[in-house]
Amino acid sequence: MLDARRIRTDAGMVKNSLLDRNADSGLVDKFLAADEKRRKNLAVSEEKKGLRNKASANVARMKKAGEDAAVIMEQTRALGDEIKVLDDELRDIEEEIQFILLHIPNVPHETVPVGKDEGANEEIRRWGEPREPGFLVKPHWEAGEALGVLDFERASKVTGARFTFYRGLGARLERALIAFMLDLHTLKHGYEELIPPFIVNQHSMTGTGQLPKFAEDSYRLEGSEGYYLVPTAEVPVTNFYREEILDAQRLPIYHCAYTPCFRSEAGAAGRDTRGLIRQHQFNKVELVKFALPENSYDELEALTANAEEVLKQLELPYRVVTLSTGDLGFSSAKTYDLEVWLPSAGMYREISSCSNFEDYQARRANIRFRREPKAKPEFVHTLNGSGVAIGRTTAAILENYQNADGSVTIPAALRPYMGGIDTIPAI
RNA sequence: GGAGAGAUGGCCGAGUUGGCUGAAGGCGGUCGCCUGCUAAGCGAUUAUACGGUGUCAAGCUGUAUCAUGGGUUCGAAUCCCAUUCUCUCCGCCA
Repeated sequence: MLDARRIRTDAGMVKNSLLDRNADSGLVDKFLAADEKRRKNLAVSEEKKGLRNKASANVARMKKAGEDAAVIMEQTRALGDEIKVLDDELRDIEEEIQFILLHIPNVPHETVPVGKDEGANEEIRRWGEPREPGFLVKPHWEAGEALGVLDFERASKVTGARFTFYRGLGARLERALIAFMLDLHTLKHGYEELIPPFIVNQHSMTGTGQLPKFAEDSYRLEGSEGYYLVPTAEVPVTNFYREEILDAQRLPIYHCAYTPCFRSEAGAAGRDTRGLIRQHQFNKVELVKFALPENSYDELEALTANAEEVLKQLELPYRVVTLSTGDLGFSSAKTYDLEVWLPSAGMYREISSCSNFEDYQARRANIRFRREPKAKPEFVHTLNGSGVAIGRTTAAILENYQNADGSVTIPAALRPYMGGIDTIPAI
């Protein structure tokens, strides 16, 4: 969330940034009113508490001296009742403020293009040339079913829509991609691997910004109060340091993690209903960074480059896009999307999203650092990016590496992870 | 799932006949002193949040915080209730 003081002193700027995001800028005025009320109330309440503390000390002194304190005690009792009323009001006001703060999105960075939707996104570079295969490339779900490596039909019987079985070399390919990406990031890019819980509590979901506003996007477990299936490893990995104060010397901290991701995809009805693009469960390797504020934008460039390296090594053509204010995620200050080429669709599709959240998540999750042993704690900057989405990578390979006979060549970088297998043969 | 024990400052650990205890003591950290040398010793210091004041700089000041949330009381780390978590034993189990 945003710093309350920043909203107080920079209300106009925050309002404008909300407008750029198509968000409700009225939240700012609501906040200012509640904040004003809170401080007024607080001053009165604290003054009365101060009086009560003094009176109580007097009671103690008098009793020790053997005097009768009944008069003071009676007076102070009334004071206590007044304080209780004020504090009840205060609690309501603070709840309201908290609610407002949790619903105000991050302020976009000044370099983010202003625009109302994804049409205003800016492509900043491309890598690789889409092949000209000379035949009609089958969409990956047709190719995968024909090769016997994907089974959507049985998945819908066993579970429902937007699930799949990976089978045989398909399962192996998915597993190889996970191992390949984790090795790349841990051995070459310096990330420390975590295998986190795949279930998190509501505090973690709030810390990274999934709650309270986007509850319907996640799967909540019944029976266990406030437990959610992870929608992304970002949640458990970022919350790894929740409520902690880190030494500046340890920064930046890099973590990577593989998890399955579970998303209800509410609101995506009718979109990408076929194939691996939009599943309720998908695999992903995630990169997470904790950085010094002054370095976080350099770290974002480096993080994005780390994700790009995956696609380069797999030789999958892609482009990098800066999301505009209208397309930017709720918690993010700046996001680069990596979009991989999908021949069957003849277009680039998102395969990774790399964001700098600045101190927005850190403030929610209370992740701080100290520059010096006695310095005041400051909020770290958090970043994360897909490194990259596994299912969409499998889809991209099934299409970009598809041969005329329907077989699929395994990218060279992946063969060591496939036991030397270089082709998924056509049946 | 059953029975029991516990949760105090960066860490360890006092404090449960309620009253200068934000909290003894120790360790660790920082600063200074001293010592003929990376040992030891001496002194000082050592939380966070939110308000007020201030050149929203230092400082000063108020309030709150002894797992969390309520309650009792003039006053609670200390009493009561609920919740969460941890540990031990039993059961179950990959």
